[in-house]
Amino acid sequence: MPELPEVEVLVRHLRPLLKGKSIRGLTVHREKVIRPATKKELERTLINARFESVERRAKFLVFRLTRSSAGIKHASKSRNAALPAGSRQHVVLIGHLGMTGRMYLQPARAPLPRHAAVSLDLGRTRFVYEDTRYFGRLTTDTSMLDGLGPEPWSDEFTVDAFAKDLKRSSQDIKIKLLDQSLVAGIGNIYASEALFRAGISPRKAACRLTRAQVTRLHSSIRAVLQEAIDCGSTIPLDFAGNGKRDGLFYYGQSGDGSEFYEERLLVYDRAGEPCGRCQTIIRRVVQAARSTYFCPTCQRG
DNA sequence: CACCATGTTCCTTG
DNA sequence: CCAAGGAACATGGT
Repeated sequence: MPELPEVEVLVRHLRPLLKGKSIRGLTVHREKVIRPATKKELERTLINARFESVERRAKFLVFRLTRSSAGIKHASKSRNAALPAGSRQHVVLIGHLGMTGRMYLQPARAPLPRHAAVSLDLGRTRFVYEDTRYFGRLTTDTSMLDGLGPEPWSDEFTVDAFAKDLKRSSQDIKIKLLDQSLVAGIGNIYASEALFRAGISPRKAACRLTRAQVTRLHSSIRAVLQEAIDCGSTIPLDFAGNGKRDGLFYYGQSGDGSEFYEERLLVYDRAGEPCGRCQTIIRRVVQAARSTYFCPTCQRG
């Protein structure tokens, strides 16, 4: 379940569950998801580390942990009292869900999912990162955060900066929205949704948007992402189960998400259906090898 | 069998 | 050095 809103909702879900818990052991079921780190490295830095916070950066999950920096001197039974207060070293763990990743807690003795990639032993519970396609990551390497553009709501994401970046590219605007160095967090679903909301054709060259269009797009991005977060915060979600999904959120079996599906995404995956605003049939086109959905009437220019 | 899928990175080519 | 296009990654659903 990727894209910024899903990650944000997941982070809010995991935060209270993980805070204060310590990692007793870990199993790497798929080495590729921890690269360029190694098993040994993860074991060395994560075992006995305790979760302090869980944050989001773009589509990444940022787990901050600390571990007692017990020196060689405090060998055996020396408890915390023997260590200088606050002498804990900080550890950062970065997660990314790729296309099909999920993260959740399950009872320690429950069976692992078929595509478990990494699991952390937290004592009574187990933290599981599973990923059918293994495109995601869970590693101590933080280099993936390099080069990310501003968060959509940060002060650095201004209409001016955005307009300036768009001016430098002749690529279609839809494609530029997926460029994480312009503004971080938009994915294929919300790129279409934001453009529909702004009334801009996904095939318009980025450098040819008018100032008014850039302004509208700027606020549409924020609105679309915020509404998705709000929606995910409202619906009862099924992080670990096999509920229905609407392209990102998993609905529980009993909890009916069907009604949300009706309203949630206005154009994405709706080719052939009438536009909710003008009844024109929604179209699907391919850009940079990815599907784009839009209303040819509501989105011109 | 064919095509599609929420993402990122790497490798060309200009 | 940069922009842009395309393949690659890996598995499953329809």
